[in-house]
Amino acid sequence: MPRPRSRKGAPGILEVAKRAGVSPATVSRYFNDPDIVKSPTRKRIKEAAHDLGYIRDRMASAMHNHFSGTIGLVVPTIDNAIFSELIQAFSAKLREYDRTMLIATHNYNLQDEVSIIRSLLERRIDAVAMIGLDHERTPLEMLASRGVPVLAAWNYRADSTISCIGADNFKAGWQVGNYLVENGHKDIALVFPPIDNNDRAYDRFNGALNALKHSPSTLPPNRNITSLYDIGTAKASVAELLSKNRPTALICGNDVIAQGALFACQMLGLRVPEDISLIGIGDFSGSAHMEPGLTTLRLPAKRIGELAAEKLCGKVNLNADNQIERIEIKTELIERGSVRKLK
Amino acid sequence: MPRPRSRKGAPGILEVAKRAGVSPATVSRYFNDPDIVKSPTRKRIKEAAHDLGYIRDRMASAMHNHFSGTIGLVVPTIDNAIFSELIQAFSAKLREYDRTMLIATHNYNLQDEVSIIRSLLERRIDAVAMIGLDHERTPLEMLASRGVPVLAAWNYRADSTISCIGADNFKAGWQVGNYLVENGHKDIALVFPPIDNNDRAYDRFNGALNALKHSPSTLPPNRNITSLYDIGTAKASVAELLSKNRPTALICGNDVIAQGALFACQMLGLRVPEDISLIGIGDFSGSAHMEPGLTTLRLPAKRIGELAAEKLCGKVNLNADNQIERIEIKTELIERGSVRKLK
DNA sequence: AATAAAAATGCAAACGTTTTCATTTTATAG
DNA sequence: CTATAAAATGAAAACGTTTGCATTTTTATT
Repeated sequence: MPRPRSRKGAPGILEVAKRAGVSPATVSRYFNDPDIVKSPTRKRIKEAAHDLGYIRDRMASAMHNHFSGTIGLVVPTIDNAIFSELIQAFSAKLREYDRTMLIATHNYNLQDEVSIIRSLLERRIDAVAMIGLDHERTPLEMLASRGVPVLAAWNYRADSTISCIGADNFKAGWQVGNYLVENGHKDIALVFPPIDNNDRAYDRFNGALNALKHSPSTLPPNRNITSLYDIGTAKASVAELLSKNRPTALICGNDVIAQGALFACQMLGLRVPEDISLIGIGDFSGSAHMEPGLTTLRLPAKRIGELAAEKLCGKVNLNADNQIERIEIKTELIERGSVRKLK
Repeated sequence: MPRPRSRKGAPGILEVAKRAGVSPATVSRYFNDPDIVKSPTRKRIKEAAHDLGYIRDRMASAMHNHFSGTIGLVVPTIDNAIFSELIQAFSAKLREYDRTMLIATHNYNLQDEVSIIRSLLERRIDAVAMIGLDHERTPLEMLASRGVPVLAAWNYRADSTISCIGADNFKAGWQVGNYLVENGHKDIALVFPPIDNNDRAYDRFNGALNALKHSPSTLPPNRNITSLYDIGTAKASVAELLSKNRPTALICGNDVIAQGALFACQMLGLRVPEDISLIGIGDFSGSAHMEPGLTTLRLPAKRIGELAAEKLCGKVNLNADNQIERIEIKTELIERGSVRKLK
């Protein structure tokens, strides 16, 4: 196994220094804080670096100051409208701060988080954002012991044990449930993903139940449908339910499920909202433009992503102030055409 | 500006060595190639590392062998079903190789690529995959001069100047166009995004034109519709076209556009495929489950992402063999319910 | 059992920066 | 114009690993 040395003598700080006729120290200073080097020197270094095509080595510099300029993001999955808007916003905001994003997914497999966090830590991330509030103890401890700031994005809880920024998902569930109740719906089914490994879904589910004045035990099994966050399975589960018997409305765990539900209705020849009402959570791209437009609860994913990035970039330089910060992002119920007003 | 030292004496290789009663060199060897250290020693090191909660510092090690274990991915945008499947697959496969993904987006702004590539290079990525074949010269040169393998994913061209893996988008466009022609359609409109900064769309567009025996000049303006890759604008553009006059079929630049088109039809009360036929490209998640199911050309995004990751992980260890490798991924026309057979 | 060859380990010099401390240059004041 | 303070620069020691070379231990061979 011959060890290849790929870097064909790419110029380093020393070459730049030599060409500019200054010491390496000065070149380093120029890149980290240009103002402390005199204007003419600055210019010479700038030219030398440009001529040589110099690119700094953040890894070498990270050895000293322990900042890599890289921020981690851990999401259940990228391949899902749910998070892609957040990821995009997070990434774009990071770039404004001259940081880059190291991203990893665990497919709703929380145990994977320890190997993921280890892997990110090996790359010396400056901070990390994770989706949701439920996490294993180990990865959290690994991060804490190294003083790496953590932020839970997406879900908000007033009693969270780590900093968080997101919407109150219990409230969110309650809001959509209540909206249906207020509009006169009495026979309502819930279509949710498995809620054990998913604090967001768990909170929403319980919020909705609360608005319907139900408890898990009083909810009839045929009003409690399970579906993955996936249009196909949602369509299938909902079609199965509706072909048997029909509630007046469906609360969908998120918009993906709601979209699947809408297609199920179309497939069965049911009119929305005349024959059945549908409400989602999330307001993903596309929901607005379906026919009928999907009534849903807007979770400002972009805002959450941007704010998370900003917070994290800020925290990195703060001295490990272990204060927990919680930011609740407001949701907004968007009335479109998929819910019928019964009164 | 007080400089914080976040790393509260996290244990290094030296601490592990001391605790295991061996030299640092041996510990290093243990982590890089466990087999060359004797079994009992191996065990002692393993325990010591575990007890101390040691996490290797890839940055320090990257200073020697110049491999960071990080692979770059440059995409136009994450927030789009188009690429999220590819990104997900790429990322998952990378994790199998114990690599992580540094991802950056440029929003179809090719000029941004130079600052993106610089940023990735500063983090010493081992290799990089970029969407599409069109790129500025500068970033390509920066990569080449540092011997960083590049791979263009998504689009395939037999004459590409860099390695590529993807579908032949000209063929793809031709296939959907030809399918419509073979089914007796004569009055066909094209709905595509701007094709100047987007080689995939450019190729598809020209392929479709070719199948229709049209040239850009013989295609009537009202059969050449522009729309972004966005359900809302697609719906609007298509609705505008259809409210005036009606071709028998629409070729959509990708499935997102096709989805928007379907909603436009539903909004206008047009039946698909009875009143108008729709065909997409991509087969994104969801397309299969719409009503009617979208007839489209399947581009195996997952396969492309996985293969790209594998190729790149492989290449990293290869000596800069500057051979261009091109892999064409086969597409597949999926007949669902959105195209009417006129003959 | 002695020797040669192979395997395992240790020592110390890298890797490309940053940073402390010391030194030189420049600006400010008397 | 000197004395002093401030600003700019340089020299060299870090940072946490890896690796070539030297040394010790083990294994295989006779």
